[in-house]
Amino acid sequence: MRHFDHHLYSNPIFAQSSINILTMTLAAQIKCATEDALKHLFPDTDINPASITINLTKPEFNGDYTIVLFPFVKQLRQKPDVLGKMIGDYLVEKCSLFTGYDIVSGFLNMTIKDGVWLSFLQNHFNDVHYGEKSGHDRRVMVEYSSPNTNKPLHFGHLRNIFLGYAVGNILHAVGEQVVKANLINDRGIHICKSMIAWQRYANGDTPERTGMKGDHLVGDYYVKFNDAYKAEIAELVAKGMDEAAAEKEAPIMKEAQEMLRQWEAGDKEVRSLWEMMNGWVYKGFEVSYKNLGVDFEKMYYESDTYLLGKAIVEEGLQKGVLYKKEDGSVWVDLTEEGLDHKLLLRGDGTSVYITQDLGTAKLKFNDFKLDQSVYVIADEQNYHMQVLKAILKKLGEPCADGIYHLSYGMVELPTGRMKSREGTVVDADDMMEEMINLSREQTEAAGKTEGFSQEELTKLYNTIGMGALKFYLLRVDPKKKMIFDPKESIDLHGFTATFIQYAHARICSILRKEGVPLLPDSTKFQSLHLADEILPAEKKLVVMLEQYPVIVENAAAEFNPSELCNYAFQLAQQFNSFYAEHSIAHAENEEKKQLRLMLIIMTAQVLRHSMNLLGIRLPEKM
RNA sequence: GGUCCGGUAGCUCAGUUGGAUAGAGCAUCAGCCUUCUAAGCUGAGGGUCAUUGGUUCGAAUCCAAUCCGGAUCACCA
Repeated sequence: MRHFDHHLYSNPIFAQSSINILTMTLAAQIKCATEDALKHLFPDTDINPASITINLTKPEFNGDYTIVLFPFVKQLRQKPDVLGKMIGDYLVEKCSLFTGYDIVSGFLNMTIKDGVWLSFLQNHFNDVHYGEKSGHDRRVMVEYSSPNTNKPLHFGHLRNIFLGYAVGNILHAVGEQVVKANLINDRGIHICKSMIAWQRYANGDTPERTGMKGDHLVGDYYVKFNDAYKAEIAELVAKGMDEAAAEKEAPIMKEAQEMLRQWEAGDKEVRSLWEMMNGWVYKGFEVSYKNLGVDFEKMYYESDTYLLGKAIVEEGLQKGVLYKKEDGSVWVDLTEEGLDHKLLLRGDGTSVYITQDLGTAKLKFNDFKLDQSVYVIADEQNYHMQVLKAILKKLGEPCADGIYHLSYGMVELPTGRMKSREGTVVDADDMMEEMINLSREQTEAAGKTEGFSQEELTKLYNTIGMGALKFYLLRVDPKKKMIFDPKESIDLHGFTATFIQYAHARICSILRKEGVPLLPDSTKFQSLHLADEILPAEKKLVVMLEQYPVIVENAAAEFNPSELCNYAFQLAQQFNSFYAEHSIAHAENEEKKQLRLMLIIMTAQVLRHSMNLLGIRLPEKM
């Protein structure tokens, strides 16, 4: 993904000569310098630049960055120690980054000049955009959430929502133009089930009359439908019908299917009931999304898109890419792609799930001239997405290559999968409320409520509770499934957002007492000359801060927000150790104090930036 | 059965193109608040990286086989 122009950096004194060098990470600069050293020391041998590995030096050794020597040992016919000395001497002499080196069994540990770290800090400590890249003008859509309208959001949806929102932000941070989209599944048998049950049992109840959130009200009737359905099946079975037949013959199910037919026929009454109940649900979702702190630039509705795709199928049929069976159904043969035969249109000409997805894929691309279209969808649909992409490719649709399935593992309960039909779900709204309550309890128990107004406390509990919830769902690699035990509350200690928030609040507290703003302008910090060496705890912090842009870039490349969780946690941890070891306000001298202030200002800034990408706020006081 | 994903400390998880003695958090145990916020810090114990073989200077990482768990293979969405 990233490549370097080797001609630009082949000059041994490039470190002073190029402006571009400022935008390169230290590790990348060291790699270039090493490549350059090898070229000069061994002009006759061609070294593959990809074989140069630069790592952070392990804490137990002397140095900052490590060049691994083994890859060249054989090709250059040199002993590691000899080779290391040659490269080390060359680099220290010719490259302005280094002050010395140390060789330990095949590893060349380079020490970076303190001045390099100081100028890094001076350049970036108050940069709000540190870690971001500016535009390569790629247009990307991230579709996430994509709920059904027959029930409220549950805990599993939250993983999808936080992932999608975070990935959108992360892609934006690396310079892409992002459209966050939501494809709402507002039609089909599921919503008809809620509608039937509402007609039968609600006596005209509305969210207004019951004071209930609309999505919850509609969800309750979905559960009622299934209860009634089960009862009717049991009754039929008791009368001697076998179970499979009973499932088909149950009157309430027949009513739902009939309602779906009426809906498709455009029946006025059914449509207006449908609009009313969906309206309730949207109002409810709106509240949930607002509380979750997420948003969308574009809403798609399946009632608008479910007929799309037929045209594409017709075209494919013309081209002979698809085939028709005797019963009139249309299929695609994907056996060459290692997949199966797949139905695209039923015998009666109606479309199936994949058909409409073919249409929406194209619609999205045309609406926004996309380069990439990301689908945040659970891994149970891996096959579906594979098929979708393969079909579009086979049909020669330009949108095919841009499709990326961000597949994530499902959230399960200790008892297994959540089943909304059986009401065993952990509700999203309840979960938020519980987390906010938990943070209130713990704040009160710790006696940390003094000096806050009531409004401030309300906001703080929200920040802590929602932060904990988001972090909990984002800290794990998306593709791994996770098990959530509702009996165990989400922790506020250790590897959590709270930990990061606390470190941030501590920094803010120091700055407040010192009368320094969170993001001071550079003037007061410009001339920093350090008499003493940078201490290990200080070094560790600045080294971590220098890593941040690479972390963001990786998170974007992998569509993986958990990398930011890990990084921010480690940074906060590093700050806490630093804080325990050294005083900032009472530093040994003025220079030290300045250095440390810059360090913590930048630490706070990077913590804020990274957590902001995840939609997690950091309080200034807690 | 085919395809795909996963298996790392008691539990939850890191470990980025193969790099030094495999790391965090929780839980357990022992220390640290007259000094910038103890929601914190320091330390200890805890491992057959599912198993076996292979590739090489070097494997948790790559390859093959096996075992275990999950998803999927609908004229459902």
